[in-house]
Amino acid sequence: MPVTIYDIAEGARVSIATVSRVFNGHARVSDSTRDRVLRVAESLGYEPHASAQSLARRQTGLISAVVPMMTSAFFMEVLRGVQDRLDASHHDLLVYAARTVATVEGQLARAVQRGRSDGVLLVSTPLSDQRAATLAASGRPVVLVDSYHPDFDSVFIDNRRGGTVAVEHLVGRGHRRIGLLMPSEESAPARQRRDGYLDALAAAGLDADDGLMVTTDWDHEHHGYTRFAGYRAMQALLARFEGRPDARPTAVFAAADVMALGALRAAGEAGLRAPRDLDVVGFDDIESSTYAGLTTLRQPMAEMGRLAAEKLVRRLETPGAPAQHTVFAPTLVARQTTGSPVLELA
Amino acid sequence: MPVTIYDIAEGARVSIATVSRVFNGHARVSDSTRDRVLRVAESLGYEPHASAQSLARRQTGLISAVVPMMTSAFFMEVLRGVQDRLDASHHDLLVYAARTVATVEGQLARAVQRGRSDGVLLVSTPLSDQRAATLAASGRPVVLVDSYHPDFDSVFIDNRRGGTVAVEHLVGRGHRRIGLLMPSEESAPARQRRDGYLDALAAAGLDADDGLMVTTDWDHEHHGYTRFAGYRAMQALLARFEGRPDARPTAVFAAADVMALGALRAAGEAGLRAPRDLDVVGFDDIESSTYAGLTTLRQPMAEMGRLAAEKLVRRLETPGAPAQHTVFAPTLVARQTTGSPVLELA
DNA sequence: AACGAGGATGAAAGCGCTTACAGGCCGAGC
DNA sequence: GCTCGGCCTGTAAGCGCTTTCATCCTCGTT
Repeated sequence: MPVTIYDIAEGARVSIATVSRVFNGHARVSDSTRDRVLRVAESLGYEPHASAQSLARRQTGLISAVVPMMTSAFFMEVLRGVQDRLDASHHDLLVYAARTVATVEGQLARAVQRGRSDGVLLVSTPLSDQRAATLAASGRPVVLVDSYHPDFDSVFIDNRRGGTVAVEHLVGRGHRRIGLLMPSEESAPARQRRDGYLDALAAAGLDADDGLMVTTDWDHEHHGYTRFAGYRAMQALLARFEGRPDARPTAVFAAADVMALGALRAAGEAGLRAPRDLDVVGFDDIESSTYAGLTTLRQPMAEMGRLAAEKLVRRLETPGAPAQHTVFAPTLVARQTTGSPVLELA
Repeated sequence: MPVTIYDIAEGARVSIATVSRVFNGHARVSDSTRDRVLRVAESLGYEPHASAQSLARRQTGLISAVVPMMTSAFFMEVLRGVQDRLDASHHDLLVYAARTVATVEGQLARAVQRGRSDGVLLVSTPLSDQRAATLAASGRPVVLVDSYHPDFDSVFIDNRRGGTVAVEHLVGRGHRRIGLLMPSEESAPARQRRDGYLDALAAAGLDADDGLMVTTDWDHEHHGYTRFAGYRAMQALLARFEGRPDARPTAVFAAADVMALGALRAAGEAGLRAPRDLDVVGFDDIESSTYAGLTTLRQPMAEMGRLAAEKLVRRLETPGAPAQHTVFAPTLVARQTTGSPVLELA
């Protein structure tokens, strides 16, 4: 029923090798045979069998992308960039989206299975040294996005710098008591953003105050990168100052937009509106932030995805090249939550 | 270097057939040999070769999802549902995201290639009879999401009903002049939503007025499903009533949330705020709508994805079953743009 | 003690394609 | 006229795994 190269070979009175040659370009085939083969293939509706080609060629034409949770706008943007680049080089995209950070390991394992894909993009997932060793040993090309390991190509953002810029912006608006909303302590980017926050405080001659920082206890399975976690974190922060509103932070830096969005909600319920009663700055610049009027630090997500795919494709062609790292600088996008009246149309 | 079943066979002093049996469960193998094989495999770090398995088993364990543009929040939600379901049955997801509606054909062609995947989910893409015939002939299982064709399983929403509910809501709020913002005429769901709009007008004893309806001229490559298209459509609508504000529509139904969001922007620039000067209702309930306070008709996107994947998986097991169609009812979510003060935390 | 039933295992034939390697053929060079 | 060098094309050996079919044992029966 399905037509194979044998059928074509028979129809065109040539060997299967010749048919294969015709379809693979390389190798010289006389014009007459080529035409004949093509004609027969056309009339039979031939289409090569992907699995068979993968097996024989020892490459699949597939790239897998491993991301923690499909839910996140951040990952979607990254994947969009990846797609863009992959389309250009005739690679198809296999998406391994975990439900929680804990299940990423499992997805990664599937993604790197022999014969599954030619390379993998690992997004927002720190690589333990042990896992790194396993990966390196497997020899499969890997590019890290939004995380870093010396042995693998990577594309990430200067989180620390971003934290600093966020706080500088707030300090510039006159704030002295600036709160910090952190997702899980386990998130390296979040820790770096906090470091940036601390840097800026120090530079401004302000004391770091533990009473102004809260790390969420919620949604640990997503490392706290959820609206609800932000909502709860903000509630917790506000609760600390019940009865003494004068000591309350006048601004808050949330280490992720989703958290900031939840925080805005919590603040709203407590009767606090940004920027009237409180300034808020997030991090990422996901699409919803535009509508929420959230000031934030923009990560060029799609661009990062595109570059990561680019690096991966290059590495497929040139294995063994030393690892290269690219770091992007986040840019401040001032919106209503820090007093900017700007409306945009993304 | 890579370890194959031959290596294990040799190490465990059995034939490759036995090794294969051990890994595939079925077929009886004595406990002692099984242990031996497993032990050797373990120590050698064996992992089956996906392409080889695909070729021999004549199935890939992959499902492809074809969607027009990765950009859209709608598709991402659908995919999330798909992922959820697929994880459960050990299938991996191949994503074919087109850049524009015009390139969907090409992506579909790749998705259905022999040996590429076991089945395909085609999202928001109407099937021409010719394409339908080709697909049917290929015998590859297909499930349609957000579109309909009698010959294939499908999951979609009652767009017409949604349009009606939207307008009923507006009529209920006292509106008599209700505008309509349409993406491309080529979008079947959009046309159905318009039909619903017309139904409701008629039921309310209101005349349908072409002067109140505008179909966007922009972003045709995305069938008008963009913020910018909504922005322009709204501008065009408002322009028609320049100089005679009393004749202006007091409410607008945009056939897609993205359009509604752009429309809100255009209205804002014209000094019109919802719901003060104008009510707005969208369709879809994408995430940003929550933040924009947009009243809309919610589609259970993830649920639709999940069900579609479910149908596809079932069909893999039971080919030849007659096509089944499932239609969901959209639900009205009243928010600020039609006067509801509700704040939510998704 | 002979026989049959089953269970465990191996041999081998694919799955559909790629790719050395080896001819075969033909014109050019001497 | 003969040889040599190229160009085409065919032969055949995989790629790594699954799966029938046949074979060989081991017991339980009678």
